[in-house]
Amino acid sequence: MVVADRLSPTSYVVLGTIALRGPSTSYDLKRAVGRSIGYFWHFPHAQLYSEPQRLVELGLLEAETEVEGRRRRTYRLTDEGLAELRAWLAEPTPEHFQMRDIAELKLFFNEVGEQGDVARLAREQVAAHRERIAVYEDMRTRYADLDAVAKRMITLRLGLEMEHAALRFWSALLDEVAEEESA
Amino acid sequence: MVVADRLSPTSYVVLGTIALRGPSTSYDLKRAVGRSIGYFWHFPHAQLYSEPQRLVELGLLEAETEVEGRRRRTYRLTDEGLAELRAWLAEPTPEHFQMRDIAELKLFFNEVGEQGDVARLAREQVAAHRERIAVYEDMRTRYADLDAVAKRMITLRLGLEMEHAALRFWSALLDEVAEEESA
DNA sequence: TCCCATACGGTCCGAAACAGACGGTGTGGG
DNA sequence: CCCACACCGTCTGTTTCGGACCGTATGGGA
Repeated sequence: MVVADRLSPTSYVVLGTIALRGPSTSYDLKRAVGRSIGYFWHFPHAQLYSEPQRLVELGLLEAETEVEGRRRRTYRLTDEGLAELRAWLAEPTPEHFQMRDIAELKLFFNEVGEQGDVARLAREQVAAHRERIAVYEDMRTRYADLDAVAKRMITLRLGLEMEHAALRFWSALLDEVAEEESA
Repeated sequence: MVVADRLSPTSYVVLGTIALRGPSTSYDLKRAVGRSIGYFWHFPHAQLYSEPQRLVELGLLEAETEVEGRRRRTYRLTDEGLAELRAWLAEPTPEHFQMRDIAELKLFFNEVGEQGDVARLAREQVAAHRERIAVYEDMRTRYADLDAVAKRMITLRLGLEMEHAALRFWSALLDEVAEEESA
């Protein structure tokens, strides 16, 4: 799917939010975002106006212009849009510095996806965080007795704490989901 | 200090790294960043070339151009640069969605700062995370029995886990630092 | 010896993203 | 009737981003 690489996280926020809420105007999106994922995912409201337009051009949304009163555009998901969103949810999450964020985003929109998506995501995340923890632990032992960098180690500790917390979360989630599936 | 608002996190990464390593070329920065804070703070290497130049213009760095061989520029901190960096470390960390990142950054460079900086930072962070946790808990109880959003709650759980982890870290750090100070 | 692969060191540029100022349009109340 | 204010949206100049691209050394294999 070629459109996919013209899409950014913001695109999926828009698609996902419309998928959850149904047809929406930009302002609706603005408020919805502010009250929900806006808590952990930031972007300037201006993009909530330009992004849907782009998505219309890509055929993932369709716009309907109100004639009476203020001319507001209402966007609704096309079949292609829904397909794209679901494909994204089903697709492996590229490991990356922003990994946590992307994964959170996918998790947030999970209900739009398919059965196994959450489990897959969780498995990936468990693996990724384990790996990261290994890297950090390695750094820690390697520099353990270098006084010069001792002070910097503290950041590492924070990193480890966070990684462990994430790992705990995804592991627990995986367990829950696995149980459900086998039930 | 008027220069301060021409500075971005990236600027402080540059200043801080040079403060820690001593005079450095852009390439040095590139590698140093890659091996240390690059693990949790991303940016494209191109900025490690343009940013120091900007900082020279602002008087926070001075450049020395090697004549023989390849013409590489070595940057060193000026007194103003060090002052600026220390001021930043001492300054309250604006609460923000990116708060965690900024705080991590300050923590990483803490050894350049003054005595009380870490404690102050930790106190701020403890307060900020507590507040955030309160907000999340509030959301949770408020939406607790709305089936419609039940699936979305899962993200909230992740958020809470992470917040708690951060809170634990900063609290522990605060204790340690406080002990040291009173000793 | 010469050539090629690879690491080093750096520049450049088009495309997004960003912050946030700005500007209309309803609407309720004094 | 008019003013204040919340609503809704646009626009713009600056940064940032990713990543393609380009020379220069180096060293090791043919």
